[in-house]
Amino acid sequence: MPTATSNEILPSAFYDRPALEVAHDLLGMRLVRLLGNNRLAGIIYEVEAYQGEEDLACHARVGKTARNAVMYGRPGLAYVYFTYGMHWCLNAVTGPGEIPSAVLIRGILPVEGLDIIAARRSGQPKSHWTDGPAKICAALGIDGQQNGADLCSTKDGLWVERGNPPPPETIQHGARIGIASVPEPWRSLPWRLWFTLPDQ
DNA sequence: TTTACGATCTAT
DNA sequence: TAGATCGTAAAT
Repeated sequence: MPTATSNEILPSAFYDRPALEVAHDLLGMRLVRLLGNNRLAGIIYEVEAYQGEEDLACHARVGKTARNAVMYGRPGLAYVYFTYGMHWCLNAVTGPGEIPSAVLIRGILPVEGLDIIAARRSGQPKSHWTDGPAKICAALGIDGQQNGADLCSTKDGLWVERGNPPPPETIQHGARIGIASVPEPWRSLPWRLWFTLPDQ
């Protein structure tokens, strides 16, 4: 049985692979945020892969700009972007190598710092605390200041620890969300991955 | 400088 | 099902 309490931080090499592979392997891992003296964490259960300038759903489709520059950086950095005039979303930059790719973190199951998360998501039921990319950032206090943060170290207060990979038969996949105006085949590629947690 | 729209969320 | 709300990239 894999241990559920390991504090091993995923290294840069973990992210230096195609985004779809990294997305798959991030399922079951633990996203950790240090906010003041409080440790907040959740198990990643839904992700999406965005791979390179050729992927017309990827922010890198327009080439390198000030906004997406972090995606051209080292695998294992956080790419945090602002959207719809009010929301922040968190990605993990992936490889391989220089290819501007990332994995959008779309859903986590809160497991540490529940009181803080509840306060940050006041008014919402627990089931909706972190079931969307912008909700995760609101719950964990992630915004533009974390853009470019090193997910492979604790120095920026945001990292990912090794957890328990889900049983392969529980993993599902489908089209990515919110890209209706993107042409095929990109719109329908099954690059959103998720798994159903035992308790839900 | 103006315009159109978005890897979303919430209340209705 | 529509409104919120503003940075970004492309058009003017």
